[in-house]
Amino acid sequence: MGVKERRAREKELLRRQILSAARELFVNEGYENVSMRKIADRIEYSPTTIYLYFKDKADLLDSVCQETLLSLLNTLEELKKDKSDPVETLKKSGRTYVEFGLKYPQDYKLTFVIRPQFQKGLGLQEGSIGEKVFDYLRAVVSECIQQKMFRQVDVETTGQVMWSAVHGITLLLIDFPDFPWTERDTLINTVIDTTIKGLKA
Amino acid sequence: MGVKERRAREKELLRRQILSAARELFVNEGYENVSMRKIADRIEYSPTTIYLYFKDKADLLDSVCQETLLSLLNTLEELKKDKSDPVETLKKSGRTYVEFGLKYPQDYKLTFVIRPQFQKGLGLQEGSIGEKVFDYLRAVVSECIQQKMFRQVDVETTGQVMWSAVHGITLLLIDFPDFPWTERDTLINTVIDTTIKGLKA
DNA sequence: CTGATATAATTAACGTTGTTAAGTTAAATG
DNA sequence: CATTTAACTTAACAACGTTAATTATATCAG
Repeated sequence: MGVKERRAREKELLRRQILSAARELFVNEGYENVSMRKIADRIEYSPTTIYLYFKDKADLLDSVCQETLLSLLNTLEELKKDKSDPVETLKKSGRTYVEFGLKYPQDYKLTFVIRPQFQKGLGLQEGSIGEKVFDYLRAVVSECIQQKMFRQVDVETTGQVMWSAVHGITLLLIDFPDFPWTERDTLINTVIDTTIKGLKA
Repeated sequence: MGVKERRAREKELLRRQILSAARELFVNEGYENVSMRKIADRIEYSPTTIYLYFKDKADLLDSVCQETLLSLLNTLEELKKDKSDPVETLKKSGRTYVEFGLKYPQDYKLTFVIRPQFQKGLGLQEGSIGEKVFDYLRAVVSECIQQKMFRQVDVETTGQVMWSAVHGITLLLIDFPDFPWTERDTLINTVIDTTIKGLKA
Protein backbone atom coordinates (compact mmCIF):
# COMPACT_ATOMS: atom_id res chain seq x y z
CA MET A 1 0.00 0.00 0.00
CA GLY A 2 3.01 2.29 -0.47
CA VAL A 3 1.56 3.51 -3.71
CA LYS A 4 0.03 6.61 -2.24
CA GLU A 5 3.34 7.55 -0.68
CA ARG A 6 5.15 7.13 -3.95
CA ARG A 7 2.62 9.31 -5.77
CA ALA A 8 3.02 11.94 -3.10
CA ARG A 9 6.77 11.75 -3.52
CA GLU A 10 6.44 12.18 -7.27
CA LYS A 11 4.15 15.13 -6.83
CA GLU A 12 6.60 16.70 -4.44
CA LEU A 13 9.39 16.14 -6.94
CA LEU A 14 7.60 17.97 -9.71
CA ARG A 15 6.68 20.71 -7.28
CA ARG A 16 10.31 21.22 -6.53
CA GLN A 17 11.20 21.17 -10.22
CA ILE A 18 8.71 23.94 -10.84
CA LEU A 19 10.01 25.88 -7.88
CA SER A 20 13.59 25.59 -8.96
CA ALA A 21 12.85 26.58 -12.55
CA ALA A 22 10.84 29.53 -11.32
CA ARG A 23 13.60 30.67 -8.96
CA GLU A 24 16.21 30.54 -11.69
CA LEU A 25 14.05 32.50 -14.10
CA PHE A 26 12.84 35.03 -11.56
CA VAL A 27 16.38 35.70 -10.41
CA ASN A 28 17.86 35.98 -13.89
CA GLU A 29 15.12 37.79 -15.75
CA GLY A 30 13.01 39.47 -13.11
CA TYR A 31 9.60 38.43 -11.84
CA GLU A 32 7.49 40.42 -14.28
CA ASN A 33 9.54 39.32 -17.27
CA VAL A 34 8.93 35.66 -16.54
CA SER A 35 5.71 34.15 -17.82
CA MET A 36 4.05 30.99 -16.69
CA ARG A 37 4.55 29.65 -20.18
CA LYS A 38 8.28 30.25 -19.94
CA ILE A 39 8.47 28.31 -16.70
CA ALA A 40 6.41 25.54 -18.25
CA ASP A 41 8.75 25.36 -21.23
CA ARG A 42 11.70 24.99 -18.92
CA ILE A 43 10.28 21.97 -17.13
CA GLU A 44 8.70 20.58 -20.30
CA TYR A 45 5.14 20.62 -19.06
CA SER A 46 2.13 22.54 -20.23
CA PRO A 47 1.58 25.93 -18.59
CA THR A 48 -1.59 24.89 -16.84
CA THR A 49 0.13 22.07 -15.03
CA ILE A 50 1.75 24.64 -12.78
CA TYR A 51 -1.70 25.55 -11.52
CA LEU A 52 -2.10 22.06 -10.13
CA TYR A 53 0.79 22.78 -7.80
CA PHE A 54 0.51 26.50 -7.14
CA LYS A 55 -2.54 28.70 -6.83
CA ASP A 56 -1.20 31.37 -9.15
CA LYS A 57 1.94 33.21 -10.17
CA ALA A 58 2.06 35.18 -6.95
CA ASP A 59 1.85 31.99 -4.94
CA LEU A 60 4.78 30.65 -6.90
CA LEU A 61 6.78 33.76 -6.09
CA ASP A 62 5.72 33.41 -2.49
CA SER A 63 7.11 29.90 -2.29
CA VAL A 64 10.41 30.89 -3.90
CA CYS A 65 10.82 33.65 -1.35
CA GLN A 66 10.00 31.36 1.54
CA GLU A 67 12.97 29.23 0.57
CA THR A 68 15.26 32.24 0.42
CA LEU A 69 14.18 33.46 3.81
CA LEU A 70 14.75 30.05 5.30
CA SER A 71 18.34 30.06 4.15
CA LEU A 72 18.89 33.51 5.65
CA LEU A 73 17.35 32.37 8.89
CA ASN A 74 19.67 29.38 9.06
CA THR A 75 22.72 31.56 8.49
CA LEU A 76 21.65 33.89 11.28
CA GLU A 77 20.81 31.14 13.75
CA GLU A 78 24.36 29.90 13.43
CA LEU A 79 25.59 33.19 14.85
CA LYS A 80 23.51 33.08 17.98
CA LYS A 81 25.31 29.96 19.12
CA ASP A 82 28.29 32.15 19.98
CA LYS A 83 27.00 33.46 23.29
CA SER A 84 29.51 36.13 24.08
CA ASP A 85 28.74 39.84 23.97
CA PRO A 86 25.19 40.37 22.66
CA VAL A 87 26.13 43.71 21.15
CA GLU A 88 28.90 42.00 19.26
CA THR A 89 26.43 39.36 18.13
CA LEU A 90 24.10 42.10 16.92
CA LYS A 91 26.88 43.72 14.93
CA LYS A 92 27.82 40.42 13.39
CA SER A 93 24.19 39.67 12.62
CA GLY A 94 23.85 42.99 10.88
CA ARG A 95 26.88 42.35 8.75
CA THR A 96 25.68 38.85 7.95
CA TYR A 97 22.29 40.20 6.94
CA VAL A 98 23.78 42.77 4.57
CA GLU A 99 26.27 40.28 3.15
CA PHE A 100 23.45 37.85 2.48
CA GLY A 101 21.58 40.53 0.59
CA LEU A 102 24.64 41.41 -1.46
CA LYS A 103 25.44 37.79 -2.17
CA TYR A 104 21.92 37.04 -3.41
CA PRO A 105 20.76 40.47 -4.52
CA GLN A 106 17.94 39.23 -6.71
CA ASP A 107 16.64 36.92 -4.02
CA TYR A 108 16.84 39.69 -1.48
CA LYS A 109 14.91 42.09 -3.63
CA LEU A 110 12.44 39.40 -4.56
CA THR A 111 11.77 38.69 -0.91
CA PHE A 112 11.85 42.11 0.66
CA VAL A 113 10.77 44.42 -2.14
CA ILE A 114 9.13 42.69 -5.07
CA ARG A 115 7.04 40.12 -3.29
CA PRO A 116 5.36 42.52 -0.85
CA GLN A 117 4.41 44.57 -3.87
CA PHE A 118 2.53 41.66 -5.41
CA GLN A 119 1.31 40.05 -2.22
CA LYS A 120 -0.10 42.84 -0.15
CA GLY A 121 -0.73 41.95 3.43
CA LEU A 122 1.08 38.66 3.15
CA GLY A 123 4.53 40.16 3.51
CA LEU A 124 5.34 39.08 7.02
CA GLN A 125 2.39 37.15 8.29
CA GLU A 126 1.95 35.23 11.51
CA GLY A 127 4.15 32.17 11.77
CA SER A 128 5.95 32.93 8.54
CA ILE A 129 9.68 32.58 8.15
CA GLY A 130 9.95 36.30 7.65
CA GLU A 131 8.49 36.75 11.08
CA LYS A 132 11.01 34.30 12.47
CA VAL A 133 13.85 36.36 11.05
CA PHE A 134 12.51 39.34 12.89
CA ASP A 135 12.03 37.18 15.99
CA TYR A 136 15.72 36.40 15.81
CA LEU A 137 16.58 40.08 15.62
CA ARG A 138 14.22 40.81 18.49
CA ALA A 139 15.90 38.19 20.64
CA VAL A 140 19.38 39.58 20.09
CA VAL A 141 18.22 43.14 20.68
CA SER A 142 16.40 42.01 23.79
CA GLU A 143 19.60 40.62 25.25
CA CYS A 144 21.37 43.89 24.58
CA ILE A 145 18.66 45.77 26.43
CA GLN A 146 18.58 43.33 29.34
CA GLN A 147 22.28 43.85 29.83
CA LYS A 148 21.61 47.59 30.00
CA MET A 149 23.67 48.15 26.91
CA PHE A 150 20.97 50.13 25.11
CA ARG A 151 19.26 53.35 26.01
CA GLN A 152 15.90 52.48 24.54
CA VAL A 153 13.78 50.10 26.57
CA ASP A 154 11.34 49.30 23.80
CA VAL A 155 12.53 46.10 22.14
CA GLU A 156 10.22 46.53 19.17
CA THR A 157 11.30 50.01 18.20
CA THR A 158 14.96 49.20 18.74
CA GLY A 159 14.72 46.16 16.50
CA GLN A 160 12.91 48.10 13.84
CA VAL A 161 15.56 50.81 13.85
CA MET A 162 18.23 48.18 13.39
CA TRP A 163 16.31 46.54 10.58
CA SER A 164 15.87 49.90 8.82
CA ALA A 165 19.58 50.50 8.83
CA VAL A 166 20.64 47.16 7.36
CA HIS A 167 17.73 47.05 4.91
CA GLY A 168 18.56 50.54 3.70
CA ILE A 169 22.25 50.03 3.09
CA THR A 170 21.65 46.63 1.50
CA LEU A 171 19.22 47.97 -1.05
CA LEU A 172 21.22 51.08 -1.84
CA LEU A 173 24.33 49.03 -2.53
CA ILE A 174 22.36 46.62 -4.70
CA ASP A 175 20.44 49.23 -6.66
CA PHE A 176 23.10 51.88 -7.19
CA PRO A 177 26.30 49.96 -7.84
CA ASP A 178 27.74 52.89 -9.76
CA PHE A 179 27.19 55.48 -7.05
CA PRO A 180 30.49 56.73 -5.60
CA TRP A 181 30.16 54.81 -2.36
CA THR A 182 32.75 54.77 0.33
CA GLU A 183 34.63 51.48 0.34
CA ARG A 184 31.98 48.83 0.78
CA ASP A 185 32.99 47.10 4.01
CA THR A 186 33.84 50.38 5.66
CA LEU A 187 30.45 51.75 4.77
CA ILE A 188 28.56 48.71 5.99
CA ASN A 189 30.45 48.74 9.25
CA THR A 190 29.89 52.46 9.68
CA VAL A 191 26.17 52.08 9.13
CA ILE A 192 25.91 49.31 11.69
CA ASP A 193 28.27 50.86 14.23
CA THR A 194 26.61 54.25 13.94
CA THR A 195 23.19 52.79 14.53
CA ILE A 196 24.35 50.76 17.51
CA LYS A 197 26.20 53.74 18.95
CA GLY A 198 23.00 55.72 18.60
CA LEU A 199 21.10 53.04 20.49
CA LYS A 200 23.60 52.72 23.32
CA ALA A 201 22.93 54.00 26.81
CA MET B 1 2.46 83.64 -37.00
CA GLY B 2 1.57 82.72 -33.41
CA VAL B 3 -0.20 79.62 -34.62
CA LYS B 4 2.75 77.36 -34.07
CA GLU B 5 3.13 78.60 -30.56
CA ARG B 6 -0.53 77.98 -29.84
CA ARG B 7 -0.29 74.44 -31.17
CA ALA B 8 2.77 73.84 -29.04
CA ARG B 9 0.89 75.16 -26.04
CA GLU B 10 -2.02 72.83 -26.76
CA LYS B 11 0.31 69.90 -27.12
CA GLU B 12 1.95 70.72 -23.83
CA LEU B 13 -1.46 70.96 -22.21
CA LEU B 14 -2.49 67.49 -23.30
CA ARG B 15 0.89 66.17 -22.26
CA ARG B 16 0.30 67.46 -18.80
CA GLN B 17 -3.22 66.04 -18.78
CA ILE B 18 -1.84 62.61 -19.57
CA LEU B 19 0.86 62.99 -16.97
CA SER B 20 -1.57 64.03 -14.31
CA ALA B 21 -4.02 61.23 -15.08
CA ALA B 22 -1.18 58.73 -15.05
CA ARG B 23 0.13 60.04 -11.74
CA GLU B 24 -3.25 59.79 -10.10
CA LEU B 25 -3.78 56.24 -11.30
CA PHE B 26 -0.24 55.06 -10.53
CA VAL B 27 -0.42 56.44 -7.02
CA ASN B 28 -3.88 55.08 -6.28
CA GLU B 29 -3.75 51.69 -8.00
CA GLY B 30 -0.06 50.89 -8.44
CA TYR B 31 2.00 51.01 -11.61
CA GLU B 32 1.42 47.47 -12.76
CA ASN B 33 -2.33 47.65 -12.15
CA VAL B 34 -2.73 50.64 -14.43
CA SER B 35 -3.12 50.00 -18.15
CA MET B 36 -2.58 52.46 -20.94
CA ARG B 37 -6.24 52.01 -21.81
CA LYS B 38 -7.26 53.04 -18.32
CA ILE B 39 -5.24 56.22 -18.57
CA ALA B 40 -6.70 56.88 -21.99
CA ASP B 41 -10.23 56.44 -20.66
CA ARG B 42 -9.53 58.94 -17.94
CA ILE B 43 -8.49 61.67 -20.34
CA GLU B 44 -11.05 60.66 -22.96
CA TYR B 45 -8.58 59.95 -25.73
CA SER B 46 -7.72 56.74 -27.51
CA PRO B 47 -4.94 54.65 -25.94
CA THR B 48 -2.57 55.17 -28.84
CA THR B 49 -2.66 58.94 -28.46
CA ILE B 50 -0.49 58.57 -25.38
CA TYR B 51 2.25 57.17 -27.60
CA LEU B 52 2.40 60.47 -29.45
CA TYR B 53 3.52 62.08 -26.22
CA PHE B 54 5.47 59.35 -24.47
CA LYS B 55 7.66 56.61 -25.84
CA ASP B 56 6.06 53.86 -23.79
CA LYS B 57 4.59 53.10 -20.40
CA ALA B 58 7.98 53.15 -18.69
CA ASP B 59 8.71 56.55 -20.14
CA LEU B 60 5.41 57.79 -18.81
CA LEU B 61 6.24 56.55 -15.34
CA ASP B 62 9.71 57.98 -15.69
CA SER B 63 8.27 61.41 -16.37
CA VAL B 64 5.89 61.12 -13.47
CA CYS B 65 8.82 60.28 -11.21
CA GLN B 66 10.95 63.14 -12.50
CA GLU B 67 8.16 65.45 -11.49
CA THR B 68 7.83 63.98 -8.05
CA LEU B 69 11.57 64.01 -7.46
CA LEU B 70 11.63 67.65 -8.45
CA SER B 71 8.91 68.32 -5.95
CA LEU B 72 10.90 66.48 -3.28
CA LEU B 73 13.92 68.57 -4.11
CA ASN B 74 11.88 71.77 -3.85
CA THR B 75 10.42 70.74 -0.52
CA LEU B 76 13.89 70.02 0.80
CA GLU B 77 15.40 73.22 -0.53
CA GLU B 78 12.75 75.14 1.38
CA LEU B 79 14.06 73.67 4.62
CA LYS B 80 17.58 74.85 4.03
CA LYS B 81 16.45 78.46 4.04
CA ASP B 82 15.99 78.18 7.76
CA LYS B 83 19.61 78.64 8.65
CA SER B 84 19.51 77.84 12.32
CA ASP B 85 20.96 74.63 13.70
CA PRO B 86 22.19 72.43 10.81
CA VAL B 87 21.56 69.29 12.83
CA GLU B 88 17.97 70.37 13.28
CA THR B 89 17.78 70.98 9.53
CA LEU B 90 19.12 67.49 8.91
CA LYS B 91 16.53 65.94 11.18
CA LYS B 92 13.75 67.84 9.50
CA SER B 93 15.13 66.89 6.10
CA GLY B 94 15.10 63.24 7.05
CA ARG B 95 11.51 63.40 8.18
CA THR B 96 10.54 65.23 5.01
CA TYR B 97 12.29 62.63 2.90
CA VAL B 98 10.48 59.73 4.57
CA GLU B 99 7.14 61.47 4.49
CA PHE B 100 7.60 62.10 0.81
CA GLY B 101 8.27 58.43 0.18
CA LEU B 102 5.18 57.44 2.10
CA LYS B 103 3.05 59.96 0.27
CA TYR B 104 4.15 58.72 -3.16
CA PRO B 105 5.13 55.11 -2.51
CA GLN B 106 4.83 54.01 -6.11
CA ASP B 107 6.95 56.88 -7.34
CA TYR B 108 9.47 56.34 -4.61
CA LYS B 109 9.85 52.66 -5.35
CA LEU B 110 10.06 53.14 -9.05
CA THR B 111 12.70 55.83 -8.75
CA PHE B 112 14.83 54.26 -6.06
CA VAL B 113 14.25 50.53 -6.49
CA ILE B 114 12.57 49.42 -9.69
CA ARG B 115 14.17 51.68 -12.27
CA PRO B 116 17.78 51.09 -11.20
CA GLN B 117 17.13 47.38 -11.64
CA PHE B 118 16.23 47.71 -15.28
CA GLN B 119 18.32 50.72 -16.19
CA LYS B 120 21.63 49.93 -14.61
CA GLY B 121 23.91 52.89 -14.18
CA LEU B 122 21.11 55.29 -14.99
CA GLY B 123 19.70 55.30 -11.50
CA LEU B 124 21.44 58.41 -10.29
CA GLN B 125 23.17 59.72 -13.34
CA GLU B 126 25.16 62.89 -13.70
CA GLY B 127 23.06 66.02 -13.54
CA SER B 128 19.88 64.07 -12.74
CA ILE B 129 17.44 65.32 -10.18
CA GLY B 130 18.19 62.27 -8.08
CA GLU B 131 21.78 63.35 -7.87
CA LYS B 132 20.72 66.83 -6.86
CA VAL B 133 18.77 65.36 -3.98
CA PHE B 134 21.90 63.69 -2.71
CA ASP B 135 23.82 66.93 -3.29
CA TYR B 136 21.37 68.59 -0.96
CA LEU B 137 21.91 65.94 1.68
CA ARG B 138 25.66 66.29 1.30
CA ALA B 139 25.46 70.03 1.81
CA VAL B 140 23.46 69.78 5.03
CA VAL B 141 25.73 67.05 6.39
CA SER B 142 28.75 69.12 5.47
CA GLU B 143 27.49 72.01 7.58
CA CYS B 144 26.99 69.69 10.54
CA ILE B 145 30.57 68.51 10.22
CA GLN B 146 31.98 72.00 9.78
CA GLN B 147 30.34 73.03 13.00
CA LYS B 148 32.04 70.07 14.69
CA MET B 149 28.68 68.53 15.51
CA PHE B 150 29.59 65.17 14.03
CA ARG B 151 32.28 62.72 14.92
CA GLN B 152 32.92 61.48 11.43
CA VAL B 153 34.96 63.81 9.22
CA ASP B 154 34.13 62.09 5.97
CA VAL B 155 31.18 63.92 4.42
CA GLU B 156 30.50 61.16 1.92
CA THR B 157 30.27 58.31 4.39
CA THR B 158 28.21 60.35 6.80
CA GLY B 159 25.76 61.30 4.08
CA GLN B 160 25.52 57.71 2.92
CA VAL B 161 24.78 56.50 6.43
CA MET B 162 22.02 59.05 6.72
CA TRP B 163 20.61 58.07 3.36
CA SER B 164 20.63 54.39 4.32
CA ALA B 165 18.59 55.09 7.41
CA VAL B 166 15.84 57.09 5.73
CA HIS B 167 15.79 54.86 2.66
CA GLY B 168 15.47 51.78 4.84
CA ILE B 169 12.63 52.93 7.03
CA THR B 170 10.78 54.41 4.07
CA LEU B 171 10.82 51.16 2.13
CA LEU B 172 9.98 48.98 5.09
CA LEU B 173 6.95 51.08 5.92
CA ILE B 174 5.85 51.03 2.30
CA ASP B 175 6.37 47.34 1.71
CA PHE B 176 5.18 45.88 5.00
CA PRO B 177 2.20 48.00 5.94
CA ASP B 178 0.76 45.21 8.07
CA PHE B 179 3.85 44.61 10.15
CA PRO B 180 3.30 45.55 13.82
CA TRP B 181 5.34 48.71 13.63
CA THR B 182 5.73 51.08 16.49
CA GLU B 183 3.56 54.15 15.99
CA ARG B 184 4.67 55.56 12.66
CA ASP B 185 5.88 59.04 13.58
CA THR B 186 7.60 57.78 16.70
CA LEU B 187 9.43 55.18 14.69
CA ILE B 188 10.53 57.59 11.98
CA ASN B 189 11.77 60.03 14.56
CA THR B 190 13.60 57.32 16.46
CA VAL B 191 15.33 56.10 13.30
CA ILE B 192 16.51 59.61 12.44
CA ASP B 193 17.42 60.61 15.98
CA THR B 194 19.28 57.36 16.61
CA THR B 195 21.31 57.75 13.44
CA ILE B 196 22.17 61.36 14.20
CA LYS B 197 23.06 60.51 17.77
CA GLY B 198 25.35 57.81 16.44
CA LEU B 199 27.01 60.33 14.17
CA LYS B 200 27.51 62.97 16.84
CA ALA B 201 30.88 63.82 18.31
C1' DC C 1 -7.21 -9.53 -17.99
C1' DT C 2 -11.23 -6.20 -18.06
C1' DG C 3 -13.80 -2.41 -16.86
C1' DA C 4 -14.50 1.35 -13.55
C1' DT C 5 -12.51 5.09 -11.03
C1' DA C 6 -9.48 8.61 -9.74
C1' DT C 7 -5.89 11.66 -10.80
C1' DA C 8 -2.59 14.01 -13.69
C1' DA C 9 -1.81 16.65 -17.62
C1' DT C 10 -3.26 18.91 -21.82
C1' DT C 11 -5.88 21.66 -25.26
C1' DA C 12 -8.67 25.40 -26.22
C1' DA C 13 -10.30 29.54 -25.03
C1' DC C 14 -11.34 34.23 -22.70
C1' DG C 15 -10.35 38.69 -21.55
C1' DT C 16 -6.61 41.90 -20.97
C1' DT C 17 -2.13 43.78 -21.67
C1' DG C 18 1.59 47.00 -24.27
C1' DT C 19 2.42 48.41 -28.63
C1' DT C 20 2.65 49.09 -33.99
C1' DA C 21 0.81 50.16 -38.51
C1' DA C 22 -2.60 51.78 -41.29
C1' DG C 23 -6.33 54.74 -41.86
C1' DT C 24 -9.11 58.93 -40.88
C1' DT C 25 -10.25 63.51 -39.60
C1' DA C 26 -9.30 68.28 -38.99
C1' DA C 27 -6.66 72.31 -39.46
C1' DA C 28 -3.18 75.39 -41.62
C1' DT C 29 -0.92 76.72 -45.89
C1' DG C 30 -0.25 78.16 -50.71
C1' DC D 1 -10.31 75.65 -53.19
C1' DA D 2 -6.77 72.10 -53.24
C1' DT D 3 -2.88 70.31 -50.75
C1' DT D 4 0.02 69.34 -47.26
C1' DT D 5 0.63 68.41 -42.40
C1' DA D 6 -0.41 67.35 -37.96
C1' DA D 7 -3.44 65.00 -34.55
C1' DC D 8 -5.98 61.31 -33.49
C1' DT D 9 -8.43 56.77 -33.98
C1' DT D 10 -9.37 52.03 -35.52
C1' DA D 11 -7.78 47.59 -36.14
C1' DA D 12 -4.71 44.32 -35.20
C1' DC D 13 -0.74 41.50 -33.16
C1' DA D 14 1.58 38.74 -30.01
C1' DA D 15 1.94 37.65 -25.31
C1' DC D 16 0.05 37.46 -20.82
C1' DG D 17 -2.49 35.03 -16.49
C1' DT D 18 -5.96 32.07 -15.81
C1' DT D 19 -10.33 28.87 -16.20
C1' DA D 20 -13.13 25.15 -18.10
C1' DA D 21 -13.51 21.27 -20.67
C1' DT D 22 -11.15 17.33 -22.28
C1' DT D 23 -7.95 13.63 -22.86
C1' DA D 24 -4.47 10.45 -21.19
C1' DT D 25 -2.69 7.54 -17.52
C1' DA D 26 -2.23 4.96 -13.73
C1' DT D 27 -4.66 2.34 -9.86
C1' DC D 28 -8.17 -0.33 -8.12
C1' DA D 29 -12.04 -4.16 -7.82
C1' DG D 30 -13.91 -8.25 -9.83
